[in-house]
Amino acid sequence: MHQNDLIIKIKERREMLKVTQELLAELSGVGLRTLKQLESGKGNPTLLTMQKLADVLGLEMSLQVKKLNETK
Amino acid sequence: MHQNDLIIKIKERREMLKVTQELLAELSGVGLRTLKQLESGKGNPTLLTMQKLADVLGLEMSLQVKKLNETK
DNA sequence: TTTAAATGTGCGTTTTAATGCACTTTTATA
DNA sequence: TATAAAAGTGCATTAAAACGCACATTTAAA
Repeated sequence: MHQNDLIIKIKERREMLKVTQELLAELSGVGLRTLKQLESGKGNPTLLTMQKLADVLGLEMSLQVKKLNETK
Repeated sequence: MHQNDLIIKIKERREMLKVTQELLAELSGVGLRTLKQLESGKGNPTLLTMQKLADVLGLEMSLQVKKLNETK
């Protein structure tokens, strides 16, 4: 999963849950400006920022050994 | 997976592959100082830094919906 | 045990993430 | 379509990530 895909996942999950950026920002402790920036495709968040957002959204980050030639 | 766990996974994977910090730094384009800092448990890397390291190590980052009560 | 390789750390600099505020644009709904 | 809510953006500031260099510490091999 590419870096941007992770951010897209955050956005999709937030929308699926019908949560606004403002509420997610409040609940997660991430600044609203930061969240807006990320979701609009700009920036390179830190792990901590991602973790805070993921936590609130019921998502989990993981690192796994890549499978070879998956769908390739 | 907690934030630190991700970094631990990077370190474990590097060691399993018998790659030195110096070589991983070169191959990934991440500064050696940065890698040393991360692996010694300090710092809060950006997604881009994680991605660069994961790529070289054959690891993949992902965000998944958290399962409830897993082993809890 | 010696000694070289690998890893960890202090210091200083540059770049950039995180943030707030105010304003614009877009979206959705009454 | 008015208009209010939600999302996006410019500007400026602060904190911290990324980095190199030099040196200390630890680990592993001769």
